[in-house]
Amino acid sequence: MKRLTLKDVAKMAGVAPSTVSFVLNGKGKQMRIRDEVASRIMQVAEKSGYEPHRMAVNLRTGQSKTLGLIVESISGSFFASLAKTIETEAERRGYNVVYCSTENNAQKGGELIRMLGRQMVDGYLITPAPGMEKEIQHLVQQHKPVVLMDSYFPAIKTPYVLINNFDGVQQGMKHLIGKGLTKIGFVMVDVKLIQIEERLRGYTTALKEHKIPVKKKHILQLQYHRQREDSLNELQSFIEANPELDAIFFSTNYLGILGLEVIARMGLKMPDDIAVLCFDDHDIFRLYPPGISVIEQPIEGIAKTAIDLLMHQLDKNSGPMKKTAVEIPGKFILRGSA
Amino acid sequence: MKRLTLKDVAKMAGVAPSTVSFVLNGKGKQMRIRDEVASRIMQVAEKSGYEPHRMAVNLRTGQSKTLGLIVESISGSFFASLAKTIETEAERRGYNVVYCSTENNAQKGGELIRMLGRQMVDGYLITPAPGMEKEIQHLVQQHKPVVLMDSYFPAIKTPYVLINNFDGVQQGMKHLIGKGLTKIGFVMVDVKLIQIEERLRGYTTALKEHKIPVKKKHILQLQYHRQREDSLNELQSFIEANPELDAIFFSTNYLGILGLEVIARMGLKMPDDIAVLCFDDHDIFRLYPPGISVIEQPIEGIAKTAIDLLMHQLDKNSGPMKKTAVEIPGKFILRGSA
DNA sequence: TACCTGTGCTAAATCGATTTTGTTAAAATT
DNA sequence: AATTTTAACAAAATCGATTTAGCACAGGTA
Repeated sequence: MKRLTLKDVAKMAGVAPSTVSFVLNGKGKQMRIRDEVASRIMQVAEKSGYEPHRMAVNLRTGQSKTLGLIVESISGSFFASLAKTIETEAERRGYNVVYCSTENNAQKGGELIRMLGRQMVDGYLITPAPGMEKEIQHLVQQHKPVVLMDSYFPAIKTPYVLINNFDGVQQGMKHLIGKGLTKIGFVMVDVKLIQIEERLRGYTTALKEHKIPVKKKHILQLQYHRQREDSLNELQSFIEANPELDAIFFSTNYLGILGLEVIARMGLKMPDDIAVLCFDDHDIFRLYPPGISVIEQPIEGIAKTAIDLLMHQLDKNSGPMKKTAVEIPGKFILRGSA
Repeated sequence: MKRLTLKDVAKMAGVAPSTVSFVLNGKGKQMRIRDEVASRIMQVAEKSGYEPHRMAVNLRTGQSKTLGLIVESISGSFFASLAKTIETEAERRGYNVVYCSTENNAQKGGELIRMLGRQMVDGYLITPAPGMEKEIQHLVQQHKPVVLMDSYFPAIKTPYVLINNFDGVQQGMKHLIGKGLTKIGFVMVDVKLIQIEERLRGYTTALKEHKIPVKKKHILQLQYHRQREDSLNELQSFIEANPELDAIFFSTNYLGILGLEVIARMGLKMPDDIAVLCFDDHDIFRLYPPGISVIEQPIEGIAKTAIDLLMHQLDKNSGPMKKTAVEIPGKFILRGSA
């Protein structure tokens, strides 16, 4: 029971292999194959269940019809939703996706990109981590199609799509301030990523706009790579050192989860002892009493836009980009914690 | 800046392409290539950074060096851990992995398998869902390498690996009974899957062994496809209808999470009002106060064993399987809820 | 009549590897 | 000295498609 090849189909239809190829690839008209012959070929191909050999096509055309998706962590709901949407969108367009996670391993990013290169992906979808800038730059210089998601490097000229971080934080801050809360803490990580900076800018701007003084000691910058326990302790010290705080804004869901643990440990009650707001939703936040209010990322929108941008690059005959930088607004979800 | 081909390397080394191929594939000795020439070729290949063209290799050898991993849901921590381990293990062996999720779509399973077939994966790792039996049977009959994980179909003769469900539940039940709890409820879904039945058997057996009567009304079978809200209500009715219950055993983490929500809604306190135990861990269970005790799946062990079993099938020259059915014990993790 | 121009397809080159078969010179054997 | 073996590699076939170039024939034109 061997594989059915194009040659077999040709023999069955009584024509040359090239003719079959033309017809099956929709170039029948262009190659002046008679409709009669064309439809015969189609029928034969259909009922014999012929499927072209992927590898052969790839080898000949030089296109693998595969996209590489590189994310920080393959766990995590952000990736899950992202992957789901991207996979279905890609499939709709005849592409499939290979996933890779850097797993917060700074120098693993580069390896991954090279590995994908070896596997000849046609394009890259990347959520950039701090250590990957050089490798990404390299790809872009080689004119490989690349779209960044969730963050970007100002120095790299390639399309990106992400949530409007500034606006998202603003939405949340306005809610807090609207409830009369003014002593608002902000917890962030110390990595130099544009989205983190934007979130901080959202925080300070919102305060300033409402004439609330920005106090440095209300901003906690946790180190990125730390023992979980160390981070918890630092967070607890921060809250204890600022007993006047009536709300805390966590700038990532990872931080928010740490926050929940500390708040539980300290026996504080949300939202009365302290209101909590978090950037980026998480399964836990829906469930954890009294429900954690969040800024939800428009993941589906990000994924769809990213694929669009990537496909645009893959289409050689499509004009230049109109928009190369897309920001999609996030959605404020009110739950019990703020 | 074109791709470096084997021919280029050959030219640079002053030999024929075939010679290069032999050397790079470790067949130099066998083909009696002089060490001198071989090492020259190696050097050239090394410093020119030559990488063989995957598709060309695949076409020629007929092996895609790709495994297909089919899971129920690409979200979910089970998949996340599974995928991570499988990917690294596969990579270690020179394989890469494409993922697919059936997303609880009964008839999507078949399509997926066909889709992977088209892409010519060398082998399949599958967590079987109810609707996929026929397609899997088909694969096995075609002598495609297949390993099932997490569950299996008794009728299909292909290796599988999963947690020892019976024993896992027993561990949990013994703990509950050891604490003097005897009115223990059991919540399950009504799908006919072997692992669910095994868990139920663990429950009833544990009760019988301790001379505790098994009451039908203490067992709730939720319908698989239901609106989330409906399931919540049914669960709540179940608890209200059995106020004597002092513990509930949830047979999957999805059910456990629903349980948490209902218990919170009803204002019950764990573990005093009701003790809770769940099969299969989840991020939330670590965090959710007071911590939910669980039977943890040995996911890493499952993944590693599965890959081993699959690789064994892929090795044509390896003897027949010794063990084709593997059960790995789960681990009881005590937290605050029971 | 000799010369184009389309039509409708087929033959052959190509992609980049692997693998089988050939080739040549030196060494070994008869 | 003639023949066989062996070492050491080169040449060519192959995997299964796509694509370019080519070929035969009918009809139209100079």
